[in-house]
Amino acid sequence: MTLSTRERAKTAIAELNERVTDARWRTLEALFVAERPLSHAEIEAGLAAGGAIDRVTLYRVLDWLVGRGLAHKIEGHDQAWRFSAVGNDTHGHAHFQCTQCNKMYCLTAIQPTLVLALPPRFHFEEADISLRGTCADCQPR
Amino acid sequence: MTLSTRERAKTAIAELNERVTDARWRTLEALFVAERPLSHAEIEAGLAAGGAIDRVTLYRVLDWLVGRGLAHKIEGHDQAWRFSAVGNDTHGHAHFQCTQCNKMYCLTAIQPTLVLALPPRFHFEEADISLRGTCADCQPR
DNA sequence: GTAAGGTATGCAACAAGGTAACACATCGGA
DNA sequence: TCCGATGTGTTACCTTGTTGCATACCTTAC
Ligand SMILES: [Mn+2]
Ligand SMILES: [Mn+2]
Ligand SMILES: [Zn+2]
Ligand SMILES: [Zn+2]
Repeated sequence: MTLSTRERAKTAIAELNERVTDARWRTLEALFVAERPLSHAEIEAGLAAGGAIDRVTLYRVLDWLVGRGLAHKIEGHDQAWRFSAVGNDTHGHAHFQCTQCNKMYCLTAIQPTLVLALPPRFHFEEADISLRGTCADCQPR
Repeated sequence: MTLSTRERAKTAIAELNERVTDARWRTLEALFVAERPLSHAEIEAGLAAGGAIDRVTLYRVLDWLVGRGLAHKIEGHDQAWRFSAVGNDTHGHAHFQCTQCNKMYCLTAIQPTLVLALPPRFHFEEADISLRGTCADCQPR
């Protein structure tokens, strides 16, 4: 049988032997349900219906989820971070952000490989590939 | 004979038949002199010696330079834009930002080529490749 | 069950980057 | 020299994100 997103969220947290608080599972569920990486503001808006989570708590929960490996944190072109559930969004792909509506999308079709040279004594940690343009929703006609 | 960075800045603006104001040529000169993309704050600090330019004016001038094709605007991992003179920084390369000191560097050695597929009705405009790690200045020992 | 400690939350205040509104200055052409 | 367009300075504001601190909540030990 298949678990609800709610149960998936709760068990994902419980499996880490961490406290399954409302703020945590509700936030994680929001990311499971989302079909694209969401900003703090988008998540807050989405959660508002079932009772708002405090702004600061949400920032803290999001960072906690990232720290626990349950979520990814991706840069947006509008200077706001996006978050996605790790289940939905396995690392290694590029992201696309619409310059009209600012929505972000994962480009999972192709896994790009980068060939780059760093100057001496530079140490690599992470790389991001991000594209901009207009999304399907924002095309004229 | 070779022009001073000051003259280069002034003529670059004049060649566009635009007004060569102090704020403009001083800002552009600051970018010419810089050996890496600078944040608004870094530019402001650099200009302070020769008489401060108003914060808002500097934001406007930077966007103006970008709009005129004289500067590039690059995202930082610290939610602040970086600016570089187009003369110094021809497009098409990746950028590296140090997670310790937040300085940004251009990786001009290799010109990466991306192979990516967009979903239907998405329109591509621009792509960025950005790396993170620690720079030579920030290595232990 | 209760006490005690750690952990999570809420609230207020703050900081930084960036923008909007509007008045004033400056320029360049008629 | 006048006028309209463009550029600048000041203030006030917005958004994103953080810090400090008091309170609430669990969990475990007794
Ligand atoms: Mn993704
Ligand atoms: Mn560059
Ligand atoms: Zn769009
Ligand atoms: Zn560094």
